[in-house]
Amino acid sequence: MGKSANSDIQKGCPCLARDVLDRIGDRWSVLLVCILGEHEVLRFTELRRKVTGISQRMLTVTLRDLERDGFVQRKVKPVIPPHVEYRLTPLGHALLENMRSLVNWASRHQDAVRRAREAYDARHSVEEAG
Amino acid sequence: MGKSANSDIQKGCPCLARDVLDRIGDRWSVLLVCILGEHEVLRFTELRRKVTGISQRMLTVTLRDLERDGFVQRKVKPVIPPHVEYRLTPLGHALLENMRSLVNWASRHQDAVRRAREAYDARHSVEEAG
DNA sequence: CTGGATCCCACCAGATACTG
DNA sequence: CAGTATCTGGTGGGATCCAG
Repeated sequence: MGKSANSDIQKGCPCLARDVLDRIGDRWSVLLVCILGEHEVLRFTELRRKVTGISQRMLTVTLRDLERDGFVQRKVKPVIPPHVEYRLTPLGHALLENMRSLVNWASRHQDAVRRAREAYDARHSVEEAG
Repeated sequence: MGKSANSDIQKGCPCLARDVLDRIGDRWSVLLVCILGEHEVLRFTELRRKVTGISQRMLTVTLRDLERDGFVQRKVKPVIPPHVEYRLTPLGHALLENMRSLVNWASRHQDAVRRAREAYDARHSVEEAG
């Protein structure tokens, strides 16, 4: 199941724990965890409305992945019409905390990155024109 | 240039700074930053040897992205044969520090994730068989 | 030695249609 | 309401060949 070719690649870092890092690199996972962190409990359609732009499929898939990894708890109430609740697990909250500090750091530095890019692009459009 | 549809998506988190998060989600970027963090300065072929499994193309591309974002400095010595040095910038070192703490956290919790997955898979192979 | 340029495939996100 | 099933276009990334 999946791509588990991470065992021999980690020569540089002690352990990369791709399982977890992939979630953090995934746009929808980050969004969902953030939003679930703000609301304690949400239903499928509520999530769909809050995460602007996500497709129904990606919501399902991402939610399932997060559940599988133990970050999100999915509770089904067997009624008609169906009623399903999603909330963060304790592990999910821990992830959120860590994500937050990272996201904060990232946004504090995104200006530097933006400037670096402009400089780079400028440099390279010069050599292109020259 | 590129995909900049991140402006309206950040309703949940104050700011997602995808520019930076994408690097952390990218396997090769993480590896390169880690390795460059250990060696101060490395040449193209040295990097290629150290990052087991990377293709020549991905090394070039990833290096270029890291340079463009201001995390890596590329210094060319105009000699024959070409001699190119790569090293982390101060911003790159900052990224490394932050990445490290995240990677450490991730690896401390990857067992929990692994167990969650096994539990999930067990649950779902049951319903499948039942 | 350090890449640039191409070809090409495998995989994934997005849209659509259908179901309990 | 909360999904599943299916099709498809775009793209990330490996392999390969070429060049300064």
